[in-house]
Amino acid sequence: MTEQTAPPTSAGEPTTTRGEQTRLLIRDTAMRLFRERGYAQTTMRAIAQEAGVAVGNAYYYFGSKDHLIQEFYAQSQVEHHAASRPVLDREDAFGARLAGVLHAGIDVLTPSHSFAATFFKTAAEPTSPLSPFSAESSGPREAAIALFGEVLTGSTTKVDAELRPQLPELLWLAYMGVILYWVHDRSPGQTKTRQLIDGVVPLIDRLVALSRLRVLRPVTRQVLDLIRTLRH
Amino acid sequence: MTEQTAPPTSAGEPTTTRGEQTRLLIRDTAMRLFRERGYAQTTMRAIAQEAGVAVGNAYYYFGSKDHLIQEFYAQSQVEHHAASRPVLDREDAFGARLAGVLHAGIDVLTPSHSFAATFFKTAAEPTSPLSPFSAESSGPREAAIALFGEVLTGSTTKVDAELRPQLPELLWLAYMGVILYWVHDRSPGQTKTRQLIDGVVPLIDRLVALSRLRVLRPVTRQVLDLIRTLRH
DNA sequence: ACTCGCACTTGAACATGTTCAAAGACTGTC
DNA sequence: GACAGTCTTTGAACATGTTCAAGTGCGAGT
Repeated sequence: MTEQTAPPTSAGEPTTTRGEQTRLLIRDTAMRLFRERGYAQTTMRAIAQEAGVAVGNAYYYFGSKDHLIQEFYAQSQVEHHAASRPVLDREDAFGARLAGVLHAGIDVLTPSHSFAATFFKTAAEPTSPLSPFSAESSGPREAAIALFGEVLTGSTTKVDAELRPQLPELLWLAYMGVILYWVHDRSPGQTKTRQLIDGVVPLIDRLVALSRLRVLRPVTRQVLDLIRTLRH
Repeated sequence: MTEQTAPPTSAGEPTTTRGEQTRLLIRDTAMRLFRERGYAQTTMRAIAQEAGVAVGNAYYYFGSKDHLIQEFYAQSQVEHHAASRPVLDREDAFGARLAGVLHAGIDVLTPSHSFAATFFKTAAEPTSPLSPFSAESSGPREAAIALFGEVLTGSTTKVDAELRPQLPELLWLAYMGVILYWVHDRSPGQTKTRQLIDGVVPLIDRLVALSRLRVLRPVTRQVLDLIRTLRH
């Protein structure tokens, strides 16, 4: 169905095959127009015209308008990783690391809030390849989960042995929740989302610490069993 | 922008004003086609043709194709209320009541799983009037929250005084979470969602009970303060 | 130099959600 | 019963995402 002729370059652009430049041109033009006019207001015709190519050409590189969104995700993910580096290198307390990475994620997304919000709906559709849970998104998802794995491995906090392997994914899930809130956040500068992060991180921190207590073991196990059951 | 000439009848259809029958005809035809073919595969032209009216006529009653979804919500909400009645009349333990109402909600939605899933994305868009958080949805939302209020008022369980007023909304939020999981649930008959409900209700139950303990008061308050801050 | 194959490009044609000016139908008024 | 006003209905026209058959041009093989 979708053309997959040109595999996306993983990091920089070292070997530009023939059409690779066109691909990048279209992608960047689209991103610019999305930012300038919003997603819905940016027509494929406008993207093509602005990029100086034919409409069909855009479809040669991107299966649909939605696929341009995926490009945005991928880009954001890489930026998120980069933006998290300083905190991860500096902090060693679990809470500080987690807060840092969550804030970094929102930092990266903030300039796009107005238009990102309008198209995050596409991600909510289960059948869409753009869903963060879909097989097609497994690449970026794994990368994101790995980032939260790093939050954990670099931290000094002790974590319950049974909880530990599940935790990165759970933290990523919490991050998805933060983004869901952020998308709906109408407060100026999305300050509410910042408050959410600052409020919720200590709770998670405390919860993780408590999970090691003998008295709470049954509860911890109960929760973990449930999660294991629920995920595919 | 949108025509609001004919206010929707709240419960039955006692006084059918002139065009009311047409409205119902179009609505029911749309629901049937959604169920038969799915949301995306059902064109406005098909709805109009099948209902025996002109395309523009459908737009006279429903501002957009998406607005037909809202009709579905409203309908489901009423059914959910009705389906919850038996449990609420029978049970008096908090956990049993909550589980009953959650299961009832999924019961009502189950026949529509295949097509409901594909359009729940519209609800995820913050700017959409279809968002469960939007002002336009406040009617159904209030009704739904009231339903969870009833879960609480009819129960024998003691609840922390500070938590009590917030709890119905929190339970509704949890219900939204269950639906989000349900939408993505690919297990046959969505049995995983049932497991989610059965697994999560005891946890909520225990949490609510624990909230009254003096030792946990600070945490309870902290959580409640955060929630108060976060909601508009 | 020629030509063959394939990556790339084109733009008209198509499908479908949405709009709108005009026409039709009903209700109350005189 | 004619008239005015409003509610309802119509269908053609429009906007935009998407498809596709037909080109275009570059590089390899001869």
